[in-house]
Amino acid sequence: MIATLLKNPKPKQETRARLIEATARLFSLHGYNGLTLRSVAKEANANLAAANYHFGSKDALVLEMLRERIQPINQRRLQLLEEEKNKSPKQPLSVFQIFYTLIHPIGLEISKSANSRCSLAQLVARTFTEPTEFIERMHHRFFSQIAEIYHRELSLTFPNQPSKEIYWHLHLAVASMLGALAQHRRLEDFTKGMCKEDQVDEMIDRLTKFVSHGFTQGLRHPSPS
Amino acid sequence: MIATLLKNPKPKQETRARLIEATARLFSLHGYNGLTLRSVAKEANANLAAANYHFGSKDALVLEMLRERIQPINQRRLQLLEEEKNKSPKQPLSVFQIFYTLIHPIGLEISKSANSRCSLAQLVARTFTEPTEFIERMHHRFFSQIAEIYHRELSLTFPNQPSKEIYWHLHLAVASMLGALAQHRRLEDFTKGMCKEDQVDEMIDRLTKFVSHGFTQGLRHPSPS
DNA sequence: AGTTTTTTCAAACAAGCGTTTTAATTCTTA
DNA sequence: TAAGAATTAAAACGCTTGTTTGAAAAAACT
Repeated sequence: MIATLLKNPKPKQETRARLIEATARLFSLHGYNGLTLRSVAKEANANLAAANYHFGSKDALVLEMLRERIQPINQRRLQLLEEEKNKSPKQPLSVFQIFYTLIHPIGLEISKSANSRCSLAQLVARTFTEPTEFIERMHHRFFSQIAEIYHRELSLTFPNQPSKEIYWHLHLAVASMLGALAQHRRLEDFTKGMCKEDQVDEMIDRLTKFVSHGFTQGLRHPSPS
Repeated sequence: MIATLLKNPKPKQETRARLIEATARLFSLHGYNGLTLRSVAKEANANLAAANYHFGSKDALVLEMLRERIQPINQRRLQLLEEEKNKSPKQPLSVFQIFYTLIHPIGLEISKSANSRCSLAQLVARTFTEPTEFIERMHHRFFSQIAEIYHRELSLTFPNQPSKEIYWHLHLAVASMLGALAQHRRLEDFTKGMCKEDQVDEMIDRLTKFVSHGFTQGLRHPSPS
């Protein structure tokens, strides 16, 4: 036990994992073009060649990092969705419940990282304004499926709304969520310190309400719900 | 007349102006780090040294481009705000009126550029996820003033709301607007073609309603309005 | 133990970056 | 038309980028 500690002066973690972590942090901060393998290597206490050895190329490294970070969020979303449906089976979910399961898993990630500038939320938001081709393909892979699931769920809650109407507002809701998460770090500045950046729970609650109301009230075909 | 045409085989436009235009397009597409002076020179049919000659440095070029593009939008906003206030003086504006003046000027820009990927909206959205230091300073210069103006206007409409409450929801509204504008180009893909990307008027109308309702309904202290 | 596979490391590669320099060209003005 | 200023052009500058290489070190296995 002590022997292994002595043999590993660096906090031992697989180099591969450290590379992924450093990539996530630096990608959040500087985007794809601002991320260099040299900065990743330094941040991860690894050799410059390590990234190419473990992943083959810079693109492959970033892609793997995105996969490892985004998929757990989507799984958590689906899990929450199932939980909410089990609470009150047979009747459709409320808009608030639906958007809560969408927003909460990624919103929580902000408080997990000490600096919200390199939170997962910032990272995801960044992928939406980085139209690098291979990132766009990644998006299609990761998000088109879950978008369908939420569209179906919202259709159950608003049975009288045409599909197009649901799509339009789901698009706006998702865009709002990403915009708000990406700009969360500006909150304190923007409000001259009146609203604190570290009140993540409050942010999640307000954002969920904001999006739910925007979604519901904006619909053009009034619904019984 | 014919002589000047023959003397200028290239469509004559000041090199400086062509550089600005190329910078705007490439910045929208690839962000600050993805924009190179060589790509700008090629796009503008200019020499590599032209950018440094006219602006001094890459930073100065980008800053000047942002200034030239963003300020007219903010001026248009204030102009619209005055127009609305003149329509019905003495009584405060509606939330919808207020957000219309905020969203319409920049939303319109999407339809002006053939490709929404390099629209001004995409450009502005990009500046919000590019935490390059000098871009952050630019933001503070350009947006803190207009944020105050809208905060004041909303306070008139919701006189019972504490300042903090207004700030919180204005922040969410702005974030939603930017997120939606930045991701507008994904609309058609996202909805499997059900909603068309070129229906900009519809987008502006829906977004304004979405934001207005989110803002109003989310407020915690019910208002007479 | 010795052998083989896996992982690290330092050094170098060509290509691309912002910027500078110097000369050629164009435009302006007298 | 000639002189002077403003602009364009081509080449080179140091520097950083992603990637490759070959040897050293560590780990795993028989």
